[in-house]
Amino acid sequence: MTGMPRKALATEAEPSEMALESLVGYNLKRAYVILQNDYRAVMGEHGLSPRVFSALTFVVETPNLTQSDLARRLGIERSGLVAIVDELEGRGYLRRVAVPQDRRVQALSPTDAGVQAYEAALTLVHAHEDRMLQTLDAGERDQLLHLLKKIRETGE
Amino acid sequence: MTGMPRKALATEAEPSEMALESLVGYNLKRAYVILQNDYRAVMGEHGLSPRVFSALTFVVETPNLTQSDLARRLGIERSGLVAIVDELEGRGYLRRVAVPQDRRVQALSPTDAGVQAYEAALTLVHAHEDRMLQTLDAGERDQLLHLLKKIRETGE
DNA sequence: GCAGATCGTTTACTAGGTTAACAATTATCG
DNA sequence: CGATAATTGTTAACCTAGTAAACGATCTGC
Repeated sequence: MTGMPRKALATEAEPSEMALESLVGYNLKRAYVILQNDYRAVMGEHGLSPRVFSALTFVVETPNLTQSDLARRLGIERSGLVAIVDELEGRGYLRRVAVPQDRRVQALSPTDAGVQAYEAALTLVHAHEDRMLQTLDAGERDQLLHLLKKIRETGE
Repeated sequence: MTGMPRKALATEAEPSEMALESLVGYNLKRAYVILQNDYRAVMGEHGLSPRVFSALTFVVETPNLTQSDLARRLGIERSGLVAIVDELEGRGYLRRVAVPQDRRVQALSPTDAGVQAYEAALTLVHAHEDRMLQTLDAGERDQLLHLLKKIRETGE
């Protein structure tokens, strides 16, 4: 027998020498999971999920948005958006409004309750982000935002 | 007829004034989706998925890793790891090796084929990352990695 | 030697998408 | 004009990637 402790079957390698640790994709995913988990904790059991909050933001900030528009802006399929809009409509945060000029389309119009819910949620989201990014100073936060946008521009 | 194109029901707001665009979480998710899609395109139809590649990396780089160890390092549940290890074993990239000192445990040992597959995959991943991050110089890339790790440290 | 923890596993479930098809409607162009 | 193509919202079936709870087997600490 060696002098190795029984418990430690795996020799713990320095994180710095792990190939994964120098990959942006791996770190991006880990950071994304952390943020998402905290987001859900902050928004609570019956809070808006990330995608529903994003959709509500577009609806509130973009007058006369249609579902196809919204799906394109969110980067998802029209079919996938239906459940999201259903939820927002079910909560009374928006209405599907018939558009006489194009009867295929239903414009998405936020209700007063929707605008209120959006503003309340945004406050929570800001608090959540401030907490998750507390170890970053203002410059680092701007830089992070800038670098993520650069990746988005490359791929969208 | 007005001068407005009929198609544009939604007035396109400047992205800079959208509340979402200044949220790290939103940009992180969008960037994550872009990277993941390109990753899958690069690795091909029957290539290793991100999580399987991550698992294989740990198995190759960490001798005598157990499944519980691996799950902890990947930040997922033991139950979720089973399918990943099944796939790697099915591909012949690792073996579940009985450990006499603890018969609950099966150590994960990479095969020669597993090491080869890991190295081939890593080359593809590096090419993928270089392409996705082509608009970032070396300093920006390091900075991005550094900032993502800071978020990880806050939340892990 | 017994109570409690840990290991790998199965099962059932959830979130968040995708693709393919559909009827209704609108746009294009010979 | 009229035929053909494109677009819209929707449903249905499916996929990926995870979680939570329970299980028998095994190990650890007192």
